[in-house]
Amino acid sequence: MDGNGVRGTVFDERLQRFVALTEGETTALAAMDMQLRRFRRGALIRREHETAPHIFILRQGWAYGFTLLSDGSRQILKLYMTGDTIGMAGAGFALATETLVALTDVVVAMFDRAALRPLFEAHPRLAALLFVQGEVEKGMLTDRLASLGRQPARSRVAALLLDVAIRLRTVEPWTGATFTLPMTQEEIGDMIGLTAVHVNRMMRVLESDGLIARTGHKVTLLDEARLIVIANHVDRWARLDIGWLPEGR
Amino acid sequence: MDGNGVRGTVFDERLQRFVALTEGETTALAAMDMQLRRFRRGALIRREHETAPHIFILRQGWAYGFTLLSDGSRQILKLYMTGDTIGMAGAGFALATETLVALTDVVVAMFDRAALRPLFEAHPRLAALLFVQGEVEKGMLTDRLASLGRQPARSRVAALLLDVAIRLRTVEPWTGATFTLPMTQEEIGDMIGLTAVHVNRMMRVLESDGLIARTGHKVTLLDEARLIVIANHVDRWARLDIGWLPEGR
DNA sequence: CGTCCTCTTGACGGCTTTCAATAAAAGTGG
DNA sequence: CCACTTTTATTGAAAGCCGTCAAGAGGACG
Repeated sequence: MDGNGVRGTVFDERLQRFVALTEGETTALAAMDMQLRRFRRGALIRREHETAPHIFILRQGWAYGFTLLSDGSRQILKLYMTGDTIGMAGAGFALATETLVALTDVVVAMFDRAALRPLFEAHPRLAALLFVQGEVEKGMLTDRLASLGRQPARSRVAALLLDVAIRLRTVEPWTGATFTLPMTQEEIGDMIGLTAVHVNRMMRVLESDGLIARTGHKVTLLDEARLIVIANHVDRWARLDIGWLPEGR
Repeated sequence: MDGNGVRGTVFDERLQRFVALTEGETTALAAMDMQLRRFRRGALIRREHETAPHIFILRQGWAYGFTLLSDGSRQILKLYMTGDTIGMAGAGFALATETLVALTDVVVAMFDRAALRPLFEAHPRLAALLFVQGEVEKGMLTDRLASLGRQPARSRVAALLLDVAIRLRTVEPWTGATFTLPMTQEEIGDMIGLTAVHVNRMMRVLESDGLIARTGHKVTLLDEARLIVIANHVDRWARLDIGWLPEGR
């Protein structure tokens, strides 16, 4: 599935567009003890509050992480797609901060968080890349915060669809306006703070507004420019600037 | 204002409870070129989308960062208190991701993001601490996401009050149940996705429920245990575990 | 001492949820 | 591949939470 040997290893490959890894870095990444594991669609990968010594790289498929609230409702915290790093919170916490579920059949590579140590010690630029990756994720979280806090339901649905499409394009560059969204409307609702019923209504509104089309779980963005306005979308990746990084070793 | 020479320098001092910095680390931090700057209450510290080469340490006072949406509404992304790091997103982005405003009179220390480079190169454990700090902040953001997505207004207000009280205690350990919240109800609303009017109503509900008391901007948490339940609060700091860190140099 | 900002309260309206029922799709066992 | 079961999507009606609008009171600030 790749050409450069490290794609989807530890770093979002989008970051690798900005730096060419050295042989030393590539070797260090390749040397990490990765354990491959498969999960079926719907399978529970890890439960919240379990001990969480492992960090995952999603090699294939989709997954999501959620947290349960005391009233039984749940909030999906992040949607993971091929190449994403999962559970880096384990670098700071001993217990899992979210429950992980496979959205499609999935292949993950796991490594113990202790493997981060030699990386930080010998490869400052890789450490910095991990750090930057974290900052970008914080940016995406604050975008969602603004969406949940200040946007109406239709905008939130639009934002989710756009986000998925755009992220998908970095994984599968041939993705155009049409893609498959392997989530139920209930899961979409749990992601953007709505009920399944209202997600359904908003999708049909977007549809009748001529903004999207749907067939099963296939979605087509008919007017991406207008969706971007409605969703108040910002493309964080277009604004990356990591000129300060250390030299690669 | 401090005793150990590095407090409030680059790292959330809460992290420093878990590691004793070496002399080399302390020296490296002290050697950073920090520029002190003062702002008056209400002053604009930095505007969103401006070039943002600097990272700040809030040395004194409170501030917040917000983003404006296209409809003119705003979302406060984070509330900063003494000791907090501000604008670490600059490590990944050239342009500021939020507008910064001083909530009280404020003293900040600024340094260029380029100063991170020698830190990462020579002090892997400091790099790792920065990384962990970022992960903890991601955790706090996901907590707020769950709050905005899945909790009613009263719970969100309770969550904000609790969060402030608990964070304040790490800065001013003598803080008990009573503290001063230097925000208007409109700012509170912009933080938790409500209108000022509804914030007001919810505060009075909490008050008449015997959960809090208020006098001006002084708030007293009368029943913290019950507030924790209502807010679905988790104390992230109690669950820290950073046993994997590299040795200090 | 006047002006502006913030807090407070009531009435009303709208967006979203809840409840309920049916259709459509997906999964299961034979 | 079919019959059956379960999940998911869809739609309508009603209720509720929160927003909007408006007005007055209380404070902060110059």
